[in-house]
Amino acid sequence: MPELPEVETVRRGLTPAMEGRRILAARANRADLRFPFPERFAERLSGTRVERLDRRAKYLLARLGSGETLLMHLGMSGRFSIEADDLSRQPGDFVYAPAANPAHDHAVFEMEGGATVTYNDPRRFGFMTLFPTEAEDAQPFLASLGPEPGSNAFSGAHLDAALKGRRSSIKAALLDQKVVAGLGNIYVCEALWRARISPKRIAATIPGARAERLAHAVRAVIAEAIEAGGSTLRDYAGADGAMGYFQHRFDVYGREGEACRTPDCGGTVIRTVQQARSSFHCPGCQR
DNA sequence: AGGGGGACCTGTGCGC
DNA sequence: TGCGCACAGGTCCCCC
Repeated sequence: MPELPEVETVRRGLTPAMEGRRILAARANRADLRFPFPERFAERLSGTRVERLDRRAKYLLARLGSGETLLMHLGMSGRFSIEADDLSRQPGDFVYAPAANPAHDHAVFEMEGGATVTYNDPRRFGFMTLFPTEAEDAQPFLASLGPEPGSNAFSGAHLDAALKGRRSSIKAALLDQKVVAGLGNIYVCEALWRARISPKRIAATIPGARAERLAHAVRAVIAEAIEAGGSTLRDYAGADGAMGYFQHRFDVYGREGEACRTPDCGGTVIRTVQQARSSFHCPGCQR
């Protein structure tokens, strides 16, 4: 399901149900997702307070009163839902109730305050792990991540340096979480379209001003997508059941055969395959 | 060493 | 209607 904007949307949806509240009971309904659940998962979580719910790249990080952090990744198809009377929505609110198959409810958190938070993931590419919060720098999933697109550390100069000497395509480079954290297939396609750069271009050939333009495009597309509540494909929904809207603003992703939106371009969006995944771009204006 | 492709899973939608 | 195939937002791992 999720790239950075969708994970951030989930984080914001879960915050009122989880932040500052104790986990009264936690349970895993199976031994593993992509990886095994941590040892004594239920015991280590039950009774502890979620001090804060953070996000880094595509990871949700629940900071626990026990001194541990619960790291959660949604893989391709993971999602959270909340059931709670006191958090229910007002009449007239736009509500989309995703029909999740309960057979894929893999983890459940009963929260102080009455909310039940359920993790559902049909494909099970997601995972959860626990690590000591003080040892975050050594956490393998977090240690080598590049800068957040919205941080000061991410800039044209950073991209310029990160792409230097790279012989892979720019598409592959931007998907590399060490270069910049949180991008996935959709937002890479969108950012490259905005920057007028072909996804097939060799990364090392994007120096100086073009790297600056690309960094700006990445920042903008991620910021706009977060603002829109992420993108809703198939039946993905935010944790509070609301849909994101950014999919209506895709300029290239999923638009094979349609007109390029660059003014006066007149080109047609094509789909190609790179790294065994779909890429969408306009060969007319993206070079 | 860097980079490309397959593997991990299940569900869905499309063409025949 | 039914079947099989292609494809899906991620990322680890193996092999070249």
